[in-house]
Formats: sequence, structure tokens, C-alpha cells
Amino acid sequence: MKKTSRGRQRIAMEAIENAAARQVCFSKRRAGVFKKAAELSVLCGAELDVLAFSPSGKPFSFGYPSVDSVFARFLSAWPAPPRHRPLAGAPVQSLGREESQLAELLEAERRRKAALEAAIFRPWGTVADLLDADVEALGMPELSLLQRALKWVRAEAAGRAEQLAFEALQPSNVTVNEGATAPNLLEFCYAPQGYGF
Amino acid sequence: MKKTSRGRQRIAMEAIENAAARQVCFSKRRAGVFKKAAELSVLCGAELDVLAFSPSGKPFSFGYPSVDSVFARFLSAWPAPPRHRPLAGAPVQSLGREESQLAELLEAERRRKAALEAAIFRPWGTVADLLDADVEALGMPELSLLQRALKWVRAEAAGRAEQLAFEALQPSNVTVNEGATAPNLLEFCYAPQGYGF
DNA sequence: TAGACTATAATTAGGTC
DNA sequence: CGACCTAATTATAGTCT
Repeated sequence: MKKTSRGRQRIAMEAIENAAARQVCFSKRRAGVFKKAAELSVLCGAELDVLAFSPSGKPFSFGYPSVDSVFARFLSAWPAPPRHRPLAGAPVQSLGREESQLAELLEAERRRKAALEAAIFRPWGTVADLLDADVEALGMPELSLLQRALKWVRAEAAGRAEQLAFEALQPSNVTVNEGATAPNLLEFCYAPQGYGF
Repeated sequence: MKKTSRGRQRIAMEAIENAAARQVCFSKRRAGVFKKAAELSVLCGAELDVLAFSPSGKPFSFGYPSVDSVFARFLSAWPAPPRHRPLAGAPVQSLGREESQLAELLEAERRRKAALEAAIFRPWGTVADLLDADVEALGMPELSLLQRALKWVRAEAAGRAEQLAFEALQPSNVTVNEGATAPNLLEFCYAPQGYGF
């Protein structure tokens, strides 16, 4: 009977050049990271998200209780949202203030009414005006990003009641995204040798 | 010489009741998850985020190349943004279409002009109208979340050029957030016994 | 809360299929 | 992309500082 394996070998902690080996390593280690994240959430009740892109660009995600809820909590807990200073010349005023109060948002919207109305006839200025940003600083990527964000927030709000009902029915309220659909975490919760779950 | 440790013990994969033990476990395992994430990014060049809340509610994050950039990429790559169906009665039409084109956003804004103008005099209806969501479904949490999202996207756009310049100067373009400021990843990249990095 | 320490449990690289 | 196999490597519970 000849030995069929050399067992685990040490590898250097540097970028793996071979594309195939890199992809295989990603698959295995992503599963490992997701499993560690799942254990952390179970043991400590900690809310967490893991978002990852494979070398080939496919998105994967893990979230407890859900990717959306953790991200939403992060948006509001984020110490100092983005660490960027504004571009020179970019007017950052109304939203730059830190009250975080709804009243401010409403006030800002009211003040932006004129800008919005004007923008109706200057299509490319609309979003920038709404955001109070310098038109020069906004390109297609940023604009489509904004659109995504708006859709996300809207759906987050609209779907809340339903999501709560949905989660009540799930054996696990953890969500995992394997790149296309949103399968269940259970496949990552396979029992490590001898574990009871 | 008497044994000074019982070594690693097996623990049940279930919520840790003792609050102190739970917090200690979180600290250790969070470091473990961050380290795994760092190795994954180094070995495979994979972009990824880890967002976590400790049992005490403190936010922690790991991101390569940065939390923001990965999240932005996720927003645009997300297969089917939120998996919620709309609440019964909530009109989800214009933004529900999937063109992802700016033209659509502008068109939607144009069509919403009347609603916005009316909303100026119905403060609590403003945001809901903008989002095309059912007013009933929006509460303070959703509204402040929207404000956060808008600020984030705007800053993301405004800060892009600067961020690129910033990252070019950094020894590592990985970001870690330990709850307050944004320290460097290096502290989690301490060499595992014998590793060369 | 954060480090050491250490023995042991769990992970995983590199095979093969 | 998986599953399986194997042994070497790595993570970590418990204890103490």
C-alpha cells in the first residue's frame, strides 16, 4: 500500500502566481473564513458580515443575522463615515454637518427644491445637486453607485416587515451568498470532526 | 516540572452564556478571522471585507483594499440587491427595472418631481415619495439610514481621486477599523510561527 | 481588555479522483 | 468546482500576568 498523500505542506505567505492554484486556494480558504465567521456568530452572538470577491470576480457573502442588517448597522455606527476629505472646490456643507437628524434631511431637501427643479432641465446636474456635490466630482460609476444605494435602502425599508416574518421561519437566520442566489449557511456549518452542530 | 496548561479544549458550538468569557472569545476569534481574511487577500489577491460587532456593540472592520471599495464593488455586483419582495401595496416600479442606467434614474427623478413638490408641504412623506416606498414602511431608522447612505455615496465619489493618491503612498492598502480609528492591518499580520511576513 | 504560554483540537496543502 | 485522504501546520481554551 503506497502513501497517497504528502500531508499538509507549508506555503509562503505571498501571492500565488499559478492562476488555477490561486482559485483553488481561494475556494478552500473562503470556506474556512465563512466557517470561522459562523462560529464567531454562534459562540458570541456577534453580528458580522464577510464580503469577498474571488480572483475571477465572483461575489460571495456571509452575514449574521443578514448581510443587509449588519451593513445597515455599520452605516449608522461608522465612527466617521468615509475618511476622505472633500476634493478642493467641492462644496460639502449641508450634509457635512453631523446632526444625523431627520429634521436636517428634510430641511436640506426643502432647500434643494430649487436646485432640483432647475436640474430637471439639466439632466446631468440632477444627482450632483441632490447630493450637494461638485458636478465635476461625479462620473458614471458614482452615479450608478448612487442608484444602487438608493435601491438598496428603499428595499431595506420596504422589506423589513417581510424579512422579519421570513427569518422567523428559517432554521438559521444567517445568510450566505454563493455568487448567484442566496443559499443557506448550513452548508458551511457542516460538523468539524465531532462537533455537535 | 508540573504541567502549566491543559492545552486547547473542545467547547460546544453554542452561545457562550458567561458574558466575560463571551467577550474574551470574541476578541481572540475576531483576530483569528481577520488574520484569515488577510491571508486570503495576500495569497489570492482577493478583495474582501469583514464587518463585525462585538457583544458589547463595538464595530470592527477589515477591508482589502479598503472597506469602502469592497462595499462599493458589492453594491454594483450584487446579483439581486435585496431579496425582499415589496410589501403589498408598495409601488415598486421605476427603480425596479434593471437597466442600471443613469438615464433611468434621471427619468425617475423627473417623474417624481410632482411628488417631491407636494412632499415639501408634507414633511414625513418626502423621503418615502423619493424612494417610491410605502409611507407606512418608513420609520426613523430607515430615514436616518438613507441619510447615511447618501452621505457615504457622496463622500465616496468626492474622495475618489484623493483616495487613489493616498493609497499610492501607503505601505499596505488594507484598512482595519478597531472600533474608533482606522489602524493598519499589520498588527494582524504578525508572523505565525515561522512565516516570512 | 490585552498579552504570554502551552498542550491539544482543528485546519488545510497537496495529492488523487 | 467538488469529495476524499493524510500529515504537518496553525488556532485556540484555559490559565496566569
